[in-house]
Amino acid sequence: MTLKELAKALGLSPTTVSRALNGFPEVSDATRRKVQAAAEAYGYRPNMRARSLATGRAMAIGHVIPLASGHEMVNPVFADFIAGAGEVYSRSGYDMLISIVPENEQARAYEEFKSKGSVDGIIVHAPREGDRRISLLKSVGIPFVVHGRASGSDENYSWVDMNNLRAFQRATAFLLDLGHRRIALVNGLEDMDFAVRRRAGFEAAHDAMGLPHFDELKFSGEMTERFGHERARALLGSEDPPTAILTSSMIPAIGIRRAIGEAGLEMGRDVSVIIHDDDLSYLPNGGDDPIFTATRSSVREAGRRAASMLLDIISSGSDRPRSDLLEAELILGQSTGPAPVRPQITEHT
Amino acid sequence: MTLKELAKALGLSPTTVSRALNGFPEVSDATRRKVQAAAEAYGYRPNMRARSLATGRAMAIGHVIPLASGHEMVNPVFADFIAGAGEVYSRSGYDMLISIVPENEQARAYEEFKSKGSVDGIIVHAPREGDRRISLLKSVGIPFVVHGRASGSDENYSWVDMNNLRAFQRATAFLLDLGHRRIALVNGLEDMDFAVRRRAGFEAAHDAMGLPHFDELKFSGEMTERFGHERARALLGSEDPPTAILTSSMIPAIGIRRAIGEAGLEMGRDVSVIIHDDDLSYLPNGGDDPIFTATRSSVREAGRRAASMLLDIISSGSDRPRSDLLEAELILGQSTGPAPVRPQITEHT
DNA sequence: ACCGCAGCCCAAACCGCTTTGGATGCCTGA
DNA sequence: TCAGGCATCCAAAGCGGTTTGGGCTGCGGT
Repeated sequence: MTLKELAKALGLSPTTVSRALNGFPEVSDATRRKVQAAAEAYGYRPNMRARSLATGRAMAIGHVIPLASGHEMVNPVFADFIAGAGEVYSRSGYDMLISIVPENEQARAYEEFKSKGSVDGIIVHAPREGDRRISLLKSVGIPFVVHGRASGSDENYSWVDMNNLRAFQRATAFLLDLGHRRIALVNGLEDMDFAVRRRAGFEAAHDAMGLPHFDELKFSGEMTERFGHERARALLGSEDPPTAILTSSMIPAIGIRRAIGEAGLEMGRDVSVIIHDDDLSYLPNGGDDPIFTATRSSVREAGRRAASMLLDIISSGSDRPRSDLLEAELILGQSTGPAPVRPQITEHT
Repeated sequence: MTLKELAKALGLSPTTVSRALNGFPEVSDATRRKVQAAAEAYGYRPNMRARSLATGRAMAIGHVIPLASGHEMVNPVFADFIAGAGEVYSRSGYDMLISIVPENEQARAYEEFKSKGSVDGIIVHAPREGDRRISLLKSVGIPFVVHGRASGSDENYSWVDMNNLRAFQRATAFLLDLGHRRIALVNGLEDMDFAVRRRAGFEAAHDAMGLPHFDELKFSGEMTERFGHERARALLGSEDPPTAILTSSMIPAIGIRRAIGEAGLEMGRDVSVIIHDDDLSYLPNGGDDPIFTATRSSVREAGRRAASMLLDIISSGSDRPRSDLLEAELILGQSTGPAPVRPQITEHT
């Protein structure tokens, strides 16, 4: 059923039918009601392709999620972020276009989105330090919102981010207050912006208390279960093991917990662990009493925020950059406790 | 840059330019080369909306992923499945449209996809037993491929599935061969088709050996870490605990492992565990020596298969249903061992 | 010399919708 | 009574491509 057919069936012109359905004032109430009833009855729905061609608006948002070259991994946090964004889109009648493109083809992907006219805006995922995509997108001239920030780039652009620095600073300070002095950082890949900020927070907390931090306790890698396990195993088996571990996500934390168990230690007593918890739906951090002490910030909420910001930008037409900084809450779990009294501690304090 | 502009710049008609770029034979080689060079130089890319309107093909595939009503969860296996499908789409110039819609709005979503003309085909996720979506999609008349099957529906349709029954039958038989007689099943939600088949496999293996299976050891729920933990904790604390646990995914298995540790038991010695491993990129089941004994089948590969099957169906235009049944491999890990000798065992054999 | 046929190219219609620029009829006010 | 205004509706021109149905050359065959 096309608009033309509907119009013929009603004995009206396509113009009037279109206006009636789209709420224009130049049509009488009686006619409008008749048209709406007929549209409902015939199950008429406008063809989006034709509509977008005519209006120039695609009614779709593109998500370009990068495929780290080499290791072809899609981070599970995307699932939750996208779920959040999807909620917003569907409420506003937008579609969500996803393309998973290798790191080195990102530029082409954006230009294609623009020139093919398939989206009205773009969400940029996983920005790196000084990410070139941002200036690229600005030059392409398509509205976009970055999930995260790119420290190096001094251009101003719209973003939604979690306060990574502050979260990790608080978590670290909390551990230091508990008496921990050798704290390991099992971080995400440090060419990712969020990981850089987290590390900075980790170091800032030490600096604020005039305490040293140790390079040999800082690690960076893809945030898999295996990575957490390997690092923790190596750390706990080392000569001067840390008394606490701070890690970037639930997933490596699971590996860390496994390694702690294998070493015959108890988490929270022998080794304290703090994680950042993205509040993933399938990996909840316990319920009433959380397993891990954590800095928590829902990535799903971030998805919602980013999506509505983008839709706002598109509908307002303004290009004034906006930003939204989410604060993580520090929640207490069973994985932290006072630093165990061990000879090493005196050596290092 | 539109086709018309390009044509003007070249001193040719839009017709010729279009044909040159789309490889039609009615254009001389010299002209074609000239056109291609110019298109390249100007960075011309056809507007997809206009092209789809003219050709009637959207060059996009829709993925409708259901949001279980109540608990708003997006299963992390989608991330990997979609990554696999995305690979195939991008190789063929297709876009991927994702909409996350609540269970009760699925019907509307499909009809919209069809009438709005935004996709050429649909991938159906997470079919339930006797899923009504299948007959609905057939009546809507849009090509689709189901990831999984819907036992109840006797219509024939195209699907890609893992042999859930066989996988769980083998895993169960393996445990029975090791002497386990009280085996718990921590299954996914049993209104999901895959979970039904897995349970059937579990029971079939018992039946084949003439052994009883126990209803009080069978559980069904959303496959979260928490679910695995709760169930395992209850089971291990019960009067007559199982000596082995078979579970549906890596994620509850993590909770199960946690519960085993908390109970002061050792996995593989006191309690054996077998999981189904979807080979998620961020949750690898160990490397050279797997943590869990598992039935493994890559969900990413399933995504690739489903996508290419759908593209095939679309391009061939045939509506002969196809199917692809993937077999899981049984891989040996550290989580299984012979049934511990306990008084209970003699009571039950 | 003339016809027929490739080979190459173009004008115009069309896809299904929106939107501009009237047209029509009726009502109001001078 | 008639111009002006308002409320409704419509024809037609796009949007940016594809595709149909020719038109014009130049060549080989008779």
